[in-house]
Amino acid sequence: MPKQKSSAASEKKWTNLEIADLFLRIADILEIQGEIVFKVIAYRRAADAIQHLGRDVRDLWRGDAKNLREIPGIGKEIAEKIQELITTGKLKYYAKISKGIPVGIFDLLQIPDVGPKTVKRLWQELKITDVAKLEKAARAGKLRPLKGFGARSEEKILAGIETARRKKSSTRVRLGAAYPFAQEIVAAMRAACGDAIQNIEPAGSLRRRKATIGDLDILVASNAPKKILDAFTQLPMVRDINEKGTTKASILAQNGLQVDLRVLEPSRWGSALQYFTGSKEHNVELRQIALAQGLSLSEWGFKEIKRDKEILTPREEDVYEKLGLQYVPPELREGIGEIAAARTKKLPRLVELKDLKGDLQTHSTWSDGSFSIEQMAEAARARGLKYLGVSDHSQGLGIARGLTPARVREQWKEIDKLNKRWSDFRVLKGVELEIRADGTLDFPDDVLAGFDYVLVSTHSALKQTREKITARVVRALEHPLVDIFAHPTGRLINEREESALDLEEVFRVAKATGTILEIDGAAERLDLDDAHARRAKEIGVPIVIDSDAHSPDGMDGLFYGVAMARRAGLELRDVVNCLEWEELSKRLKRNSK
DNA sequence: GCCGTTTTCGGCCCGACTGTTTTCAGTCG
Repeated sequence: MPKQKSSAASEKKWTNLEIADLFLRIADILEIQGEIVFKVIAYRRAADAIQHLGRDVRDLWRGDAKNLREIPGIGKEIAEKIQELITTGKLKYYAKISKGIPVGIFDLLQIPDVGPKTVKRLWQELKITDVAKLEKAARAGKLRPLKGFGARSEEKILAGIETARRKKSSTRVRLGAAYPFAQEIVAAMRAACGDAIQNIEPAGSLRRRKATIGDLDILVASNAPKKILDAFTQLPMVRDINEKGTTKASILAQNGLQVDLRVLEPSRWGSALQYFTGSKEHNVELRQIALAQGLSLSEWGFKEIKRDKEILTPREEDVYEKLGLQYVPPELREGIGEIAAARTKKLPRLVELKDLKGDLQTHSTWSDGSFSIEQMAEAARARGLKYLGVSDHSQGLGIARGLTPARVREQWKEIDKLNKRWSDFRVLKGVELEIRADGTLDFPDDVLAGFDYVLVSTHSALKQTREKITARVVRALEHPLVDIFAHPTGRLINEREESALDLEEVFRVAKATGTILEIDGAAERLDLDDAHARRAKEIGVPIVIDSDAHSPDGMDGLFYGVAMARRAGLELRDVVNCLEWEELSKRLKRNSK
């Protein structure tokens, strides 16, 4: 949580994430104080916008608060507050409104079913200012005298406290884990309900393919809602039932994920799928457009407000069509300008998995992979790829059994031999070359020249300062035999933060030198992420989508990598491995003169 | 606090579920 630093640290450089956190905190305070909800929403919207900016807010600011107002959701007031944070490191407004608010109050808001109104009453009527006090009071039956509270409320709050504690210790689930789990639930529901299910699909942030998922939303079209909900709450993966009504139920799964399921009549499928896919921001914008046309839009469908007449939309496409919009692919529905683009029919034609012709980051038993080059190649062929780049680690990464130049030459012999086998498929000689801590490369130039392509990355000294790691990477990217920079930020989802690398500078250098940047689709990486990849496209940096597979199954990474690319608005022409190898090869820095 | 194919003022999305209620408030998504 954000903390205002003392004057000694007033030069503190606020990151986007920290600024966003501070605005969320402000929104919480305003909400507890009973400020009009729209002001609260404005701060949350601003926080969200800053968090998903994809570049340092300072780069946009450039010394003038007005520049910040280009960001949708940021107006005069908030722009000036951001400027104050950048220039002074502090925010007077926050100091003012947070005065006298016990810090424990914010933890109370994390408890399910405890919202701002409840928090305010607990605080003012019972002097409860933190979770420990609330737990004690609930156990002692001291909440029930409050108007609107009863014994059940106390139980619910105690259960909520437990849930909040569990949630705090766990984190959002990676797309790479949530996606297969959702498929598992869908299969189990189909098995249990058979023909009663007309349609079933995971919606929510999973359908939008966010890198991490908070909970699962599953949508079912059926005329037998009771049967569906009964089956759902009895699935083997259910640990607890949170709620169960006539159209929806919510469960906690054994793996800790919350799963919500909604049932609707098939005639309402389109509006329901649209609604439950979100995002909330996207939906709010759609409803505003509907209102302007005299229509009310909900998960149940459209309603003509004047005549109170329902208009149903069986297909999701119908919803957008009715509003005069181009169909917006789920991955773009984040309320960050896609609706304006859909109005003018200017949405990008997003890259698809089937557009990929090859994979340029994979590993074999030569370094830390678990399968032979032959096995990996056959797996790639089975997935319809035309080429597979084998990019085992270089010697500097000892832990991954990195290759010496001598072993590299042996590996080349094996690849040459394998390549005699196919006329429609090719194994490429690649390498994942260490950029050492001092910016030098792990192989001499004469070795680098022998590869079909060279991919560089950092695995050590990831905690270097921004200046140091940026200079180190830039030096590598300027090397004429370096073609691709892999998993640029080095983040591991839920495990390791991004390095301090100045991506804006890296994008600039990549564009200037013709170096390709990677979207690494490995479940734990997804690096570049969607926001960074979007920015890279804006600058004009070529992108490659790789799986970073260490096994045939690992090639699923291409699917997740494409997901990030689609969220970034990337098209076929932005992604170099949509090219046949002959074409791609000509574009490589080493081959272009 | 933000924003503008009705608006620089006056709007700002809509509905389900729960618990404690005899008609609704709070919370959530």
